[in-house]
This record gives sequence, structure tokens and C-alpha cells, in this order.
Amino acid sequence: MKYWLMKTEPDAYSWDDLKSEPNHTDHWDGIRNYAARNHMRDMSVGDLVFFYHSMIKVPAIVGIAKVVKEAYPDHTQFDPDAKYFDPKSPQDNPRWDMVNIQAFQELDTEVTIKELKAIPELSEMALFRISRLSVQPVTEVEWKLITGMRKLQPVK
DNA sequence: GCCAACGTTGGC
DNA sequence: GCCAACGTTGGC
Repeated sequence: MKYWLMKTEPDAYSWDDLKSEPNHTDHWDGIRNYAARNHMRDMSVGDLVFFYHSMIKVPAIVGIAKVVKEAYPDHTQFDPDAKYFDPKSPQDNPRWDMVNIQAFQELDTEVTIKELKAIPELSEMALFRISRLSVQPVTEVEWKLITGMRKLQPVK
């Protein structure tokens, strides 16, 4: 079992948006960064994901999602009308992948970046070291520490 | 709005 | 292959 963190701007797509999808599940399209893509390719069904809201007043981990489908080609790279259309991506060897995630667990309250920053054991998190990486690994130690800070409940 | 960090592009 | 210019991310 591996652990991850995925960032999203809630104005574009939020935790509530994911929860309102059929089966609380959606595909994670639009990733156009090789490091982030490679992390998605390393994901396995059952891996857990911190769902993180960025570009807002109080950036925070707002929920826990689960990987329910492993990496497969992101169809939006071939759609000329899509925001993340990539005309240079070869049809027979697509550059960009996505995974499917499902909203899995609720936190009783969100875990803010301020709170995370105050914890010395978390100072090496990719979240702080590699600021622009929108899909990133979380270590087991980091995962257990953070999830231990909150009550978790299944998403209904 | 500012600015640091980092990725991408393109000239040479 | 190098590197300057530029664009984007994202916290503050």
C-alpha cells in the first residue's frame, strides 16, 4: 500500500465535487507534468490519497480518497477543444495518463498547511520541498502521523 | 499583488 | 547541450 497527495483548486474541482459524483468516483484528468504523471503511473488500486485544496486562503488537506483505477491515457490530451489539449502527444503512445479516485474517508476537520508546517516531523514532506508538484508521494510515517490527528469516517 | 521555485521553449 | 526568457504554480 502506498500513499499520495493530490492538489486541486477547489474553484475548479473540490472535495464536494468528487463526493457528488456517481459512486463518489471520478477520473483525474489534466495532469501535464511528467513528475506528477510518473507518480500516477506508480499508483495501485487501493492506494490512499490526501485530497488537498490549494490556491485558497487556507490551503488544507480536506479528505481522503482511494485509487480505484490505475493509470490509463487521459483522453483530454487529444481533444482540440480541451484546456489541456497536447497536439504533440502521439496517438499511439500517449504522453499523459490519469487515474480514477473515489472519495473514501472524511476528516472531522480539515488539516491546514499551517498546522502541517508546525510539525517538525513533517518538514521533509514533498508538499514543502517541491512546491509545484500536484501529485506527490507521502511516506507511511507522514501518513500515519497526519491521519492520527483527526477522526476519520467513511464517506456516505 | 508579490515573489520564489521550477518546468518548458527555443535560439545558438 | 547550454542557457536565457518566459510561463505556471502556489504560499503569503
